[in-house]
Amino acid sequence: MTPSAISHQIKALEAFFGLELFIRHPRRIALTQAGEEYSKSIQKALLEIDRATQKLIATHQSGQLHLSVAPAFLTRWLLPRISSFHDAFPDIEIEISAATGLIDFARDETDMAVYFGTGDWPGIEVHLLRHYRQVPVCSPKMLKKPIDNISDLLDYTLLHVNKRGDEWAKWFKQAGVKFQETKKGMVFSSGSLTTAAAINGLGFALADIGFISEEIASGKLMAPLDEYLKTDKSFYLVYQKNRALTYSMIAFQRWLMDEMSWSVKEEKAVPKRLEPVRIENLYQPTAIYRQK
Amino acid sequence: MTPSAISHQIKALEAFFGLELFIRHPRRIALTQAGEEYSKSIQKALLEIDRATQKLIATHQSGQLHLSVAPAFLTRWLLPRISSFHDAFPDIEIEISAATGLIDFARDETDMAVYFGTGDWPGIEVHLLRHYRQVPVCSPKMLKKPIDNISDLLDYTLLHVNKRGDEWAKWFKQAGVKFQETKKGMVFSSGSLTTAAAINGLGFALADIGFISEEIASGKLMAPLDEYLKTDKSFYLVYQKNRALTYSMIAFQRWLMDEMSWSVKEEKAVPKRLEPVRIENLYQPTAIYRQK
DNA sequence: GCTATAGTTGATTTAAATTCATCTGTAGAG
DNA sequence: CTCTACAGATGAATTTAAATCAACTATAGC
Repeated sequence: MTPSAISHQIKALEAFFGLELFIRHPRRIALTQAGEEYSKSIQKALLEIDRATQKLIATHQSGQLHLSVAPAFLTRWLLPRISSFHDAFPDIEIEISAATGLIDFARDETDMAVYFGTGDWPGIEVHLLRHYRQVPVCSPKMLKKPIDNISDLLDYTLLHVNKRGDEWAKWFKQAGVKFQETKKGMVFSSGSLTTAAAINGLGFALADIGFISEEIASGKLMAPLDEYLKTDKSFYLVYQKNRALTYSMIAFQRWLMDEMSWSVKEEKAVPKRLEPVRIENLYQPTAIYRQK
Repeated sequence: MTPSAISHQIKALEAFFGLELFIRHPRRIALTQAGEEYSKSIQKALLEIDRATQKLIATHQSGQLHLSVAPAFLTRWLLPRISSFHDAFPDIEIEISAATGLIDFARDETDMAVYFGTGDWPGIEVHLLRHYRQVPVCSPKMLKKPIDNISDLLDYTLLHVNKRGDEWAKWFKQAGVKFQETKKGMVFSSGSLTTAAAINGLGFALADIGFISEEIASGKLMAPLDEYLKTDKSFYLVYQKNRALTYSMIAFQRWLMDEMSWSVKEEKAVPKRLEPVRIENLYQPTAIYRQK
């Protein structure tokens, strides 16, 4: 809402009435007598509409929250942290379902969803949570000697995800190292399986840095290199456009965004130190949901 | 405002609140409890806005009416009839100016204008008054013998308007008669001069049928042929878009439209009978301005 | 006499509202 | 019991309104 928009609207209103609602002084404007009176009546009426709207929103606030979350995000990020939200808002009843497809918010009960993709979904409200960035991880037990430079990786088995066969090639290309797979790689059907394989010392997997903080903290995995694959996909919080947000939705959005900002800071420290800071120690609820 | 538009708006509002405002029955809809309550509050507020708006419009109703009218329309059509308007609305103070150019309604005092042209003026409210249609006219004294068919015209001098040299050619083309001017024509600088020349027996002029009813009634002119030149230009009543019409503007518009419809009916009878009916005898004020 | 800023303006872009064409289901007629 | 006509819904396309952008004006305060 720019000053220009307001100026245009005032001008149109004055043209409609054929009279001046404002007196133009060089660097300020003041209401005319007519404008003053009209403003008072209109404000009263708008307040009435606002009250009725607020009331209607408030009366059907159920304290329920229906979420639909991308599976990987749900199991690796949200579930480990959701108790923090539940502690902050014990009166909000959460119902979470895992889903990969798009939600038809007009028909579905779902209030909010976490999507994974490029963010180009028309007709819905989209908020970026975090980029999906991959880093090579392995079991510390597997390393024969420290990884000093990127080409050292080629001495190990690389774990691939079926249908995402070019991820390693992209990663090497971005790292500026010629990729010529020497050892025969292994292929799995999902990202969670390659990660599991890496934990079991089968080789290097590409894992999203935010999804393995626990394994790194417990020493099951390590990320010896500080080189991310910047994918064009990300995780997004989405919900129906132009809908009145319930108290529960506002609370969840704020909590999620806040939690995410800490989570992202934490990730940035991971690759070098290999020791993620426990979330519990860092989390500070904002004023918005501290109150409850 | 189609039912479709309302359906879309209701749907959007329900999506905004996340609840149903209407119960859908097969062939009718009814408000829900929530919808009923909301509707009541909103209607009250809208009524408040409407009252304030009506009041603001009413309080600056001056009873003045500033008109800007195309010169030919003003002198040949409006002025002979304006007393009828003044009689019907004696408390409306009229100020008329003749002007050919476009009005900047945002800055000008002019409330309404009569434009002559093709009707493609963006950003203003445009109402067609009547098409500009030309018919050949001459002085009854000049005719040597009755005009039976179109080609008989070529025996007479044709009176042209400077800068509109192709009017006669267009007229003959539309009439389906090959146009080969035999006598040398005469050229004048405006339509009113060619009409004056025709009255004085100099030849045939092309005149708008609505502008010569008085001359035809008094026998100064006659229109022996029933063939109009359908031009792409017309007279339009125009005013600023999206402006609140004052009482005076509504009164004038209704009077003008009504007067015009009688005037047009009358014209259609002219070419054959050559005796226009007096306007005064036909005019019936509509309920809208009969009251005052 | 500068400089920064409130407000304006016209062109352009963006978003919202409306219409169009089509469909669905049933109430009421025959 | 079927058939027709109509209220309402729907998705795509169109039209209209609103917001932004970029550029400008005039002056208040330094």
